[in-house]
This record gives sequence, structure tokens and C-alpha cells, in this order.
Amino acid sequence: MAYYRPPGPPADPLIVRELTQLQDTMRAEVRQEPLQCEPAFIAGCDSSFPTTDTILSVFVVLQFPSLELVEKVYHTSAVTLPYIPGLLSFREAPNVLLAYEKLRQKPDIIMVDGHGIAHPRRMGIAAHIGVMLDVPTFGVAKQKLTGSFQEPAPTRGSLSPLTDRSGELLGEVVRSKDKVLPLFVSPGHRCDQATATRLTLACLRGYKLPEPTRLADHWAEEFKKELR
DNA sequence: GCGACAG
DNA sequence: ATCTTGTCGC
Repeated sequence: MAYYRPPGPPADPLIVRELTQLQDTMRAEVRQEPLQCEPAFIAGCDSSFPTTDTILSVFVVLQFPSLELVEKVYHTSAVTLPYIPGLLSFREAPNVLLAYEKLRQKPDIIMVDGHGIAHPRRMGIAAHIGVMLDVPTFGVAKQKLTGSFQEPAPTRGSLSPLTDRSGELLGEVVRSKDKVLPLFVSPGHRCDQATATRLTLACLRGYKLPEPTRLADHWAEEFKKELR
């Protein structure tokens, strides 16, 4: 399954170069710092594609640390860009931002389904969204995009650093559940590694995915039905 | 030249 | 991401 990926439609080299440069510009805006104060509300963000040409983005806001769901919103729009590894944010962020505007209770920090700085140019979708909104963000991904790591111990809570060739820390590989494939946690904007990992662990409730991301994914399915 | 490649 | 059935292990 993850061994072979059939070639998708050819990505326009002009677009790729342009977006890559824009990404390098945005990278200068990213700040890594601890959260100013303990969050009272944490959001979960996830996008899916009900049809090949429609994107559905969801935001859920949970009270922290109770993790009680307080709000859920979604927004859909037409897909404008194909999926290109490393440029995922340009395909999903526009619609994500529109969904965010619908939230009445803005969160103190956002957990995004995808990577933060654990990206070839340190600008994964979590960092991208954080810069655009100037809100603290971090990413929780299910698959690695870049970097290398040692397999963390098979017990829940085990951690292992994700580093690039030069040894730079990109994120942490987190075993969120016993004997289940680990998660890749990395800071986005206005967040540091310690905070990202700490909040990820604090949001676990027996599932592989922490509640913010898990519920966002869950509601995406429900909203998908509402669309008919 | 040969892999790797979030969602 | 999405399409898809049965199946293994706790």
C-alpha cells in the first residue's frame, strides 16, 4: 500500500517553483516558542475529499484539558491544485482558513492533521496555517514526509527524535498506543517541540489519534453525509 | 543514477 | 486523500 504510489497527473514545473519560493518566504515568519499560557481551548483540523474535485475542511474545538467538544464547523470548496508532496498546504490551506472563520470560539492552539516543521523546507501545513492565522499550531501526522528516526519502544508514550541529515530536530515520533504505528509530532508556528508533544499526549483517550484530530476526522464523515 | 514522497 | 473484503490479534 505505502510501498507503491501510482504516478499522479504531472505537476506544472512553473507552479511548483513559484509555490516553493513562496514557501521559503513564509518560512521566515515561523517562530518557535513555548505557549504563553496553558490552553483553555484546543482545536483539531482535518481535510478530506468527498469527491475528486471537492475539499471539505473541518475544525473542532475542545475544552482543555477536559477535551469536551464545544464546537464543530466545516467548509467546502472546489479543488484547485493537485496533491504534490511538499506543497500540500497550497492545496488545502485556502479552504481550511475559510472553515476557521466560521468558528465562534477561537482556540488557543490548533492541532493539524499533517506536519509542522517536519518538512523539506520546514513549512508543513501546520506551520503554513499558523503563519496565515498567526495562531499557535503544531502538526500530528500519520506518515513520515522527511527525516529519519529510530523505532520508538512499542509501549504508549515512547518517544524517538525525528532528525534530518545534519542532526537538526524536526519533530518527535510518538507511540500513542501500544503496538500501533507511531505518530509524527512537530511544532508549527508559535509553538515548540515540548509543547507539541506534551499536548499530543494530554489529548490521548485510548485511540491512536489524539482527540482533536480524531474528532475532526470523525465529524468530516458526518458532514460528508450532510452534503446530500 | 537510485530512492523518498504529509494528505 | 479515496476506492475496497476479509482477517488477525488483543
